[in-house]
Amino acid sequence: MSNLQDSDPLIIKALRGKGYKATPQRIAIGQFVLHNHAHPTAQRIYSEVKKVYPTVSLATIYKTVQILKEVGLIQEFNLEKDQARFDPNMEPHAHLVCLQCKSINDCTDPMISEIVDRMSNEVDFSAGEWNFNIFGICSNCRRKKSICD
Amino acid sequence: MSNLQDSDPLIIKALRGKGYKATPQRIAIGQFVLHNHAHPTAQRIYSEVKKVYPTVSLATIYKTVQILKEVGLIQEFNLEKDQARFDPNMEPHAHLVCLQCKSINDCTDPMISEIVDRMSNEVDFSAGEWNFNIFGICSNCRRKKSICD
DNA sequence: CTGTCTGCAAAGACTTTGCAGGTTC
DNA sequence: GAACCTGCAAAGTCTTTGCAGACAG
Repeated sequence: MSNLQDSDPLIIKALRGKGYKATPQRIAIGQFVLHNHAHPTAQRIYSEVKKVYPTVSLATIYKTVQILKEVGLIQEFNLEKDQARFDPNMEPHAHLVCLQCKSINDCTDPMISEIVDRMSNEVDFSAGEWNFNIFGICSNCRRKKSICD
Repeated sequence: MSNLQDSDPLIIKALRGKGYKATPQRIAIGQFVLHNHAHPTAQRIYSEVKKVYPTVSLATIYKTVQILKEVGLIQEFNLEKDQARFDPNMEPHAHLVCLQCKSINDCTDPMISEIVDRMSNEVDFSAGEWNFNIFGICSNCRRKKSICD
């Protein structure tokens, strides 16, 4: 991953644009999350960033992801009640969550916003953001399973 | 609500059907959640059941909602990361969440399962349950707001 | 009467907060 | 140099667990 630093200017610009300082820790955390589409938890970000920044603390991870949300670089969502997850994909999308391997894949379909609009109109609701999490078994896991049967 | 007790036989049957004892606390908790479509949190269930059962404990609420889920009477879902919510509506449905008054309304549309199927087919995913939470402003709140403007 | 359940208190998991020393701009 | 940030430790919130006395079947 020699191009990890490519996102530095973007992160620095986003931070400074809202008056936040571009510290090495924030950049490292931003880099990791922006390049990670596995929807990491705070713990996971901490473990990974620690490899580069051994002194980083979990408190800094939590403070930083809030800032990265605020400057519009990442989104937060919850699958389980006890753990927040972070997502660099800022486009509206659903999540396909494999109950077996725990993988989470993004999935988009223009129909989703159509349905949101239709349901909202029915009850005169002004819809904004939405979360759409679909639980099941991914193709990899089903393939493995059928071999074992 | 003179017909609250009407659901007793249903709750008792569901509990005993899976080998659970039908205690007064469980019936009271089941009654409250089955008749409450405001998607209460554990705390809310606790506060309400306490009015009828002053000695009930939060631990019993938590243990009981897990059992009610297991016997198929209620569902659990999460809007915010820090609080579970419980729902007696066992049909697949979306939630319209008002960011102003915090109300949560159920909403169904047959198209949703069509989209779930379509997205699943595209990536060979076996979809099961899903959560669809849509955030926005409900009609009541928008009406109030436009009066104030 | 036996196995299960309740309610208390303590523990557990994740997240937030307060603050002294260090860093950014 | 001033304001902000980091990392530690402590606190906070929701939820789970362990256990002695109580209850359902």
